[in-house]
Amino acid sequence: MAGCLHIPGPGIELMPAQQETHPQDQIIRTADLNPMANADEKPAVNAGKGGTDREVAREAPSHFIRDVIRSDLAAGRVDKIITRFPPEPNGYLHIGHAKSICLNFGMAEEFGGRCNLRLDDTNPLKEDEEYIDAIEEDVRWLGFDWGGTTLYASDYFEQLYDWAVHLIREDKAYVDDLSGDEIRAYRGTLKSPGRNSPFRTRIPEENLDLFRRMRAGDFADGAKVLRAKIDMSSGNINMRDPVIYRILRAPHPRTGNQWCIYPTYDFAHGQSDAIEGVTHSFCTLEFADHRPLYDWLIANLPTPSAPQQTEFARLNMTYTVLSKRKLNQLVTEGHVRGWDDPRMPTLRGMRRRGIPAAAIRDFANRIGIARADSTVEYEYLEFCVREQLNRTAERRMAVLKPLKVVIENYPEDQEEELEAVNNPEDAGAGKRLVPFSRELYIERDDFMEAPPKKFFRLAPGKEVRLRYAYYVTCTNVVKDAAGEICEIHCRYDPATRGGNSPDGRKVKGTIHWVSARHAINAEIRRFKHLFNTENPSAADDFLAVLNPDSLEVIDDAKIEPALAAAATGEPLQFERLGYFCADDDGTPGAPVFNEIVSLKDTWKKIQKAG
RNA sequence: UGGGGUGUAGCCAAGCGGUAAGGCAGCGGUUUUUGGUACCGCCAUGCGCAGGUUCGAAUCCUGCCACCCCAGCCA
Repeated sequence: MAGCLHIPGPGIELMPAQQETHPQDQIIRTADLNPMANADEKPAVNAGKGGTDREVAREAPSHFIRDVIRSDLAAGRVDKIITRFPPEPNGYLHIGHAKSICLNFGMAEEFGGRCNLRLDDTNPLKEDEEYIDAIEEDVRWLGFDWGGTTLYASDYFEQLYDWAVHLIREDKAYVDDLSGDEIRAYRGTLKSPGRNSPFRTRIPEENLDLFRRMRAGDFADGAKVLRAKIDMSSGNINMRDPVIYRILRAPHPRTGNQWCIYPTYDFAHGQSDAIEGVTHSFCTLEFADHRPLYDWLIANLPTPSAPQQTEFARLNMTYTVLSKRKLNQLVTEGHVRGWDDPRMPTLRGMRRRGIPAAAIRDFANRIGIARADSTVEYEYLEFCVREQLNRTAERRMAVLKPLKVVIENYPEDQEEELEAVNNPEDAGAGKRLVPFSRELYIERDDFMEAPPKKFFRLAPGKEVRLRYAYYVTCTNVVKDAAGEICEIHCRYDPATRGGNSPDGRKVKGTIHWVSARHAINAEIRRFKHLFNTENPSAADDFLAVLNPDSLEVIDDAKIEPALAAAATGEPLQFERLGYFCADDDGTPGAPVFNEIVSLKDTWKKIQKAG
């Protein structure tokens, strides 16, 4: 029985240490099992990474998982590590998953091992094909490569069934006729032990027959389950005869109607790890209580290897939620525009927002791995995004809240093109020409009629530099009937072309601008936190704490002509404002830009303080 | 005395008996044609609390306290 595996393929040797610690009558060589194994093995991790994602080499922060791997390698318990990222295809990946993905793929890469992408598809009621493609796409986008073959727990259903039979034969599993409610009642409570099911003493022959008939479809959904026979009085509830198979008549995304019984997570996960030769099975803290069961199953089954489970704390972030249920609710109830809404903490949302994968990887590395519950400030992610984008994003000029400026002494019919640096952090990014003319737009915030002491932008009688262009001095302010400033007049100094004055006179402020005649009108979407409290999950109703102003749409922004060529998703810095990228919602004539993250704004801070 | 886990600065996090790394945030300054970037400096006599062991304790021992997870035929 133990040898009837159906997955062919040459591959790696079973580690000696694993053979020792895992005696069994018939050893199945990993070589016969591992569908990922190739004769010419090469590390598949990260093969797709690179391109424009420049990453700063940083000394790897020490963390306990790295220590575990190092010591296993040093002691010869393993000679090559294999990890896996095992999502259930029942939702879209988010920044919390990114932490796990970066850990699993990152460790494999760092130690010359391999990381599998395996979908834990053991519950057809909750899973859907649409998620499978999305998960693959998101992992790939994050920059990781699992060698092209996606693995599925459902690939192992036949083997898992055989192992269940093995347990029954050994009198370590039994078919239970108790109802769900009864099972719960018999399980006891957190503080009191459970009682044995009246069906616990069924003999193996009867269990075997019943289990075969469960598979054959002789019983209704829920009528019977298969349970591991462990200890109903254990302090660990997972060990109180856990259900390992249930009857479920639901079409499975991959196996269709082939099965009407499905293994539970506990019966599938560790064994799937073992089949794949996974050496280190990393999961989040809430599974720590399952580890004794994980180990019990590996110890009582003739698995080809004995993986080790290690838990770490999951990611929490301020001002957002990371639970599938809540995220799903935001989408289905229309609080956001979809799974890829730029405000969502999903990988698709972040991608659409323009956040580079490299920034997310950097973030995952910086926050570290530990066992203490923690909540990372959203600002930390923003720092990583700015850090990445400052080095890579080309600069452009755009005016979000336009104020018309007329340069009185600049001829009406004249225009010229001025040279602008694309990225001061990257000489290789080159230069571009920006059109200049008599009428411009500047940012409303860059003009004040009665400026405070430290305001060094434009004000009556004050001189500033128009970036890459000229020094201008404000001569007049034009107001409408309501007293609103609608236009300001300036005089420019022709000698300061390019932004330097031959007489060496200095100017304190430099502001950005767009030529009115050449400007393109654009829609700009700016984002704030989705929630207005740090910990929305702590609220009685997380929806009550939604930030109604998380999306701000500006429909009359003025952008420089070069921006017409911006590719969707390409991050650009709008000078002095922040990083933005074109959204697919835009059309050639009517571009739409998403704000990725603002630039740090010291002036705003000074204003607040003053 | 259910079981499992965790407490180091506002946040994340090293530290593993030899006298508290680093990053984020914050504060002060230098440079600057982005109030951006870069650079410099400051920021825990203190490691949940109380005892104990030791020449020496965040690290070892004892006892408390606080927080998180577990009673799905979810993962």
